Amino acid sequence: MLIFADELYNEQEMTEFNNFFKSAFSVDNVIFGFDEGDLKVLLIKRGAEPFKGKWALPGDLVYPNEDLDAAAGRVLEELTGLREVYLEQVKAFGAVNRHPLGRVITVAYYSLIKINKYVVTPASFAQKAKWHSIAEVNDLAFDHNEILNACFDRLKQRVRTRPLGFELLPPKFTLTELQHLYEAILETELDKRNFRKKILSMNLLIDLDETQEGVAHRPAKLFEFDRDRYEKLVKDGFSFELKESKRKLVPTQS
Amino acid sequence: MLIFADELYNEQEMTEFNNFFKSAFSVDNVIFGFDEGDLKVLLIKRGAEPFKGKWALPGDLVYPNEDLDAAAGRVLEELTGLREVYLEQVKAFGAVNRHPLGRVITVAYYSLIKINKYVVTPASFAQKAKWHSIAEVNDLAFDHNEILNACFDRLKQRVRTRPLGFELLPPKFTLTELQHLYEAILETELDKRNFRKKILSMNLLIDLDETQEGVAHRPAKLFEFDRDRYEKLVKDGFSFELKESKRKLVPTQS
DNA sequence: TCAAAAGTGTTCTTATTACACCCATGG
DNA sequence: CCATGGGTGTAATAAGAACACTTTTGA
Repeated sequence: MLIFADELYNEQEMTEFNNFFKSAFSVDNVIFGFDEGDLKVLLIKRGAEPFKGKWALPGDLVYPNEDLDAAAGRVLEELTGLREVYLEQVKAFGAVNRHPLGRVITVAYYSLIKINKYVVTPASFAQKAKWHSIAEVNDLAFDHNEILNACFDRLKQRVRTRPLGFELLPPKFTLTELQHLYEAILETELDKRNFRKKILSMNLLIDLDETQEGVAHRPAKLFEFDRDRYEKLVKDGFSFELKESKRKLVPTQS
Repeated sequence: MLIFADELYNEQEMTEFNNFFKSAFSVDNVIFGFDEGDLKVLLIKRGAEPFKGKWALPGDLVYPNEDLDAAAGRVLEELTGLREVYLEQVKAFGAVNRHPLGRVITVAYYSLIKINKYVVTPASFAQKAKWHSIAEVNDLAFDHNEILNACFDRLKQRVRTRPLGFELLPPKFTLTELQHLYEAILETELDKRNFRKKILSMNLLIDLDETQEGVAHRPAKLFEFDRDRYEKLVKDGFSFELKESKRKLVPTQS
């Protein structure tokens, strides 16, 4: 059963809690998804004080016999039903006053899921969990904005040097979908021809010889990410690299 | 007074300790220095069980009213007397059994210091703290090898996109010293001419019109890092970038 | 005069950028 | 037949890699 990490700390429970903890640690999970050309985050509406009614990152206290990574995986699984998804720790947040009711250090993770696989959440959460476009997230509970930003920054960085994007797409995708994904994550626009040239030159996509159906325009070809080949290439020293097109700004000599 | 984080947990103290903590958190600090062309880490020899006599990273429990970052800064200052040095959090380590005597989650930091500024440690540590060449570090206490590796990896990554190297050098340095620093961190060899061309083209070094003295060869020019200029350039969108010379390995078509 | 490290340019190759038109489909 | 997004190539520029000899000093 998932406990909302920060909800344990309402006033009644706090005194009792103090007998066991001078401090506690939790995990918070930034769950990313991609849909309709938009990067999204799964948030939970808080049902208790503090920050009652505010949106927050899903999280929980870490159980005494649970590894940190396992706790993050559990939070994800209990909320989405998904296992074996990409999950990465970003960093710990430990300001003294980050939690109004006690000393709680939290460790931030992000995960990447295929949003269409995300089955309706169990009844208890059905009304509480909701996808938010990353651009439209505002004032979250606790220091969760800061945590979200740190995770988003990490994702931006990672996606340029590892083929993580594919974790967010369905198994079969078009090149335009892939490009839009990168544009959403990197918050930039990419040149269509240059993007295709570059990504295809890596030989990491399998052309499925299938096309989209039922679209009101020329149907696009479908591709699949070739994970085996990627792993083989990495062993031989290959490095995935997809740069953000950097604005040219020639620094003038002093 | 610095407490060695993990030493608090000897058997006598553990029972009493349990009354207050089900769990505890600590910080561990990988303190990097650069000397004699070698990247070094400052380690402490453990004086108590567990791991008595082994080398370990300096660390401490986080005080109840202390921010995480402040705890890492304190550990550094108590050991070296230095303040206001580069300090960056890397990640949290929270495996259930990482500490043999209890549940302790630790947050890893690294810091970069100018090794010649490192004054002799206070008497209590004088015999315990010692610089180790990074290549010669072996079997450390706890999971400290893993922590060291994570911090070293982070440093490698950072040093390519931010001018952190200068934190490890004295204010005045030669281009060869700078090159050797990069070679030590990136664990690679760099081409002298290409390195100089690249670093000088950034216009971030001030030529001091001074030269080395008393060396048995042609004396090198001394340079200084221009921090103000760097910050100005960053504001205008400049990005420091110094790539590891990547081995060319053309991936053959499937 | 020797040893040791400093300093210096050019050519070749590869990667990145900028850019515009025709194509296939559904409505 | 129109609207919509799919698909394609080339030329110009910039960045990176490879490479060897002369200079200055102290011993």
